[in-house]
Amino acid sequence: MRRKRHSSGYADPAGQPRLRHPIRHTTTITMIRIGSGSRAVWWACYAATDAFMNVVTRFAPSPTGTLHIGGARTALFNWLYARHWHGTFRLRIEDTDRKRSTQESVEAIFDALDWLGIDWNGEPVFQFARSARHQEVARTLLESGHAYRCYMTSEELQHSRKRARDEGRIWRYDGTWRDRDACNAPQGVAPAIRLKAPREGYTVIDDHVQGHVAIANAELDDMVLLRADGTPTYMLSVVVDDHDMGVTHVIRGDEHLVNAARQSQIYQALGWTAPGFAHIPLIHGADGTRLSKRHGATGVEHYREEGYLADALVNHLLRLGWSHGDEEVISRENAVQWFDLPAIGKSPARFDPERLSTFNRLYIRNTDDTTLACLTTSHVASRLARKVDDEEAALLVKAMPVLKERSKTLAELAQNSLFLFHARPLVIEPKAAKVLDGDALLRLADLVPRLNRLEAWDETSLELCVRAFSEECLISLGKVAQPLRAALTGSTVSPPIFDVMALLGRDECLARIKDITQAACP
RNA sequence: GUCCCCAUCGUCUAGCGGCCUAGGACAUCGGCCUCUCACGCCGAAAACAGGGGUUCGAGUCCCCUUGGGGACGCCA
Repeated sequence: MRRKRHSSGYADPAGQPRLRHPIRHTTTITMIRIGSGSRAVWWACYAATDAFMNVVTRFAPSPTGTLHIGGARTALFNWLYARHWHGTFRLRIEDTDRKRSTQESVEAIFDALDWLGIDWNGEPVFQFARSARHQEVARTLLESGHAYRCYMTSEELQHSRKRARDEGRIWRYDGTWRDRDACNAPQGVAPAIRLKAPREGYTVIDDHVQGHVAIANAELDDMVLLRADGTPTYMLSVVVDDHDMGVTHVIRGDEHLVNAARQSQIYQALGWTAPGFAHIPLIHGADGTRLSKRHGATGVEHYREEGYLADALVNHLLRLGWSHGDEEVISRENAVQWFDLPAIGKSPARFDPERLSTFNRLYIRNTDDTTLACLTTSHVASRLARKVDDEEAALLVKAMPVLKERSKTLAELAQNSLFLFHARPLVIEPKAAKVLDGDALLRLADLVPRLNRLEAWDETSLELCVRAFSEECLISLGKVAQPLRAALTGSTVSPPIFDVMALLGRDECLARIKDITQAACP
């Protein structure tokens, strides 16, 4: 079993082999000795045969915008982990921020996940709908003495914070109401409920990625569980929901690492077992800072619109922070088979659009022509500002083999296919017009009768014919090919010219050439 | 500021104490192929942040420094 970069590996009684396993939180492992004496080999067997089915992961976005690259990777890792262990992957919409949450965002996130091929088990959980349950848990905590009412008003809090800032201290709630009797409560102030967190010692997270992380409890103050208006805070909601949803592994961005310690305190107060944590490093922009709007497009939908393939994005995201030896191009099947937590890197990766392009080019090349043409049609239509008819769609499929080698995105693919559909007479680009000088036009005119006489209109016959022509004229093939390209596509860049001619067909080709030669000498 | 995390080519990474004269991929630069563009093929340049330990031996383990990132809400 692969194991790397971990300080929290498990050694068996003999010291090896070492074993790291995701189910350690949920299952007991039985060690079986094979052989005897000092050469005995220990094998780990799982006590329960359904141990592998136990994994439950979740992706928990806030619906305050579309799905961004970082979120997509978090979702992917959770999905992969669940699928790898034949577990369950769930979706939870953290919509408790009523001001910023929108239904459009919820839809956008669903769409983006759908597009990426990340499917979830069961119905999504909406966090806001569960606030009664969160409140109930807070009351339990109050009753068990693990939480208390805090009557400090937000004004008092603000003053306290300001004073701390002015004195150059970092502010923490000082626990004013921690042990104060409720009979001291001021009139007319609704209390917030705070966790009575341990003040001494350390809270330890055994993170699957970050390893053993200890945070001094002195660093963590008594966090608010229920606001003065009775609504639950994120910290409480997450813990309750993860617990109720049976989540076994929380894989999320490492901006939550310290939160894990806080949440772990809530788990302890509740007497619940905390899930395994895996805090993955954030994705950074090209300048090494956290990916944000100013790094350009960060929304998944942008890449979709630009004509990136979901599989390519997934592959790229997968390789950001996770590796499997030297493997670069990894199919979904292999990703599911290979994915595991130990291979996640600890250092943040930068999002390199260039690399995504490379993956996309590769995935485009490996996609079959019909599928690719279907995906491209909408891009073509929008460029043409009209519908693409069946005949044109069929032509697009036929052209795919020569088109897909030359495009990094579907958008580019569409752009490169446009010469097939443009109405005559073609608009000739300036560079192409330069190619069509007097000599070139004369040659094109000379070539026309030969093309007319051709029996078969296919690449081979066309190439034979045009090559023979150039040899007879004692000129290089390029001297004929480039003018042909200019006349037939209006551009100096296109797929191989004989492919172009074959695709366009004899009538269209001759007509386009005629447009040019006649325009030059009417 | 306090706490936490991180550190191998420009970028993504391999590396789990001897297989490392540090490997792969993208990007870059040459060359070949060639009707343009692209593909493909061949080749080049390119990294263990610095300093101390530990060890027979350190990219790999420990410490410090430096640099980067993150968290410090009655946001999520």
